[in-house]
Amino acid sequence: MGCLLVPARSISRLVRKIEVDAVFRTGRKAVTGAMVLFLLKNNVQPAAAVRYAIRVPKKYGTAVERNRVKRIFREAISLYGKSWMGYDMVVFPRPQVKGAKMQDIAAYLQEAFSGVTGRGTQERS
RNA sequence: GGAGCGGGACAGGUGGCUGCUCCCUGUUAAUACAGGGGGAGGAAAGUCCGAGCUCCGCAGGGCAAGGUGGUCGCUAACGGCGACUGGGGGUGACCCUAAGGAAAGUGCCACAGAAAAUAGACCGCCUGACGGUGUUGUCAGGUAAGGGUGAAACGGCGAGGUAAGAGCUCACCGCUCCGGCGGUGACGUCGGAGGCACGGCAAACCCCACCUGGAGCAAGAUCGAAUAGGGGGACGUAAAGGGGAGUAAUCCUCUUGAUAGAGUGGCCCGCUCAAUGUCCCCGGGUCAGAUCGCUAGAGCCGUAUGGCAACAUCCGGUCGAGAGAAAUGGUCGCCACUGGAAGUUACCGGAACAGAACUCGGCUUAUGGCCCACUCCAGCA
RNA sequence: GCGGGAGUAGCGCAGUGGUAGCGUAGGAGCUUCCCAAGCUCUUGGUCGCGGGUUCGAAUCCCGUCUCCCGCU
Repeated sequence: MGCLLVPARSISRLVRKIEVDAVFRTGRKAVTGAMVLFLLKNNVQPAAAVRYAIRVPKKYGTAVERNRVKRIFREAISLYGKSWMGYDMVVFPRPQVKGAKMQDIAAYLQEAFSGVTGRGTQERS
């Protein structure tokens, strides 16, 4: 990277375990009925990028249900993710969101996101 | 109509808009973009078996360990499948069956009961002797028919026979042995003889027959960057010994003693290794590096032939996912199915089990409605 | 992907073919001025579930479910 003419994708996955753990340790946390959300300001190039990871524990349900919830969250982030650029996020869906539609999930995400950013800027250590 | 039994195919369809991944074509230095095409299952699941493939290795002979167990076939193979036999269950369609050996040996059979396996005799029955004279007691002997216990009692039932009884004798049944016939065979059937001997458990140890080298695609192969191309120690030709059974592992016993090179992933024989060896300790073991393996295969569909069938063969057609923290989606309509519901419309819902990870053959489990054949019961004609 | 283990009373465990037990917890009583401790009595079980072998299964065999652990 480093070539300014080539914009990286504005929405990408958080893949590396170190980066996910960094969001865990130092990010801010929001708990709603639908999910647990961790947020951390990133400093990747370009500045307006969002990176995300979705973690679904095995206790959530069968492989079909886990795949399903990941797809719906991924779709919601790719459609509405431009409104929370500049953050790394890690999402834990909770079992209450089984059967929800994509629009509901997007609304839940927006609610959780504003719950974090509206509450001040103190970082956890 | 109800209940049941066996089998088969399927796994909602279709159209906008918009994503993901792989392949092909075109433009392009590359990134990228455009067009076209493919994109979960009958169980993808559990990982219970069997194979292919790969590496380690050499697998040769045995011991041990594990598995399988009616017969004949099918299959690459199997603990799978088909047909048949024996046994069991069901009124029936049909279903279940680890179904070799108990006279090779060892072990177990609680409680109850006299006795639980070289038979034996509690209550009884019968005969004789003695005491007593009504009813019986003791001793000696003969019995195993009857009683009672138990899951199971040393053939069953009936008749003859007898003091009472008894395969003691006879008929039938069972059992064992012999022979004939049918069948490739398991086995069936017929005849004769014996005169009852041989209780059950082998999903108890075991015996017999057959099978099994180990690990697994995170196998393994190639390439790159970075780092290191290391340090220390042990082993040094092979080693416990004697006696008995055995080729040996192994078992029994005595003594010394604290060790015996490594591999053959339990052990022995055998085999391989002479330092560029083997083992141990410290250090290192990172970039979730890239590519291949990676999907055309014991493949699928159709016809014909052989076979009761499983299946096999000929011919023709066909290509149907290949990701990498892991794609195969999201959303909005319409039409079918179905519930609220009792009639149409409108409205609100529901729509099973479940997600590929090297690939096949099975088994098992989960699960939705549909179709076909058959059985039993009830009603009507 | 591969391998191992467990499931028995509310809890922790024993029981390897023959009436399912121990500790603790619960209940009642004794003791004490009262409590604790102690003593006596007592309640409580589909032995995870479904089949099979056996006269008889928590135990043996097969299938299945849940939980835990290890290797790479």
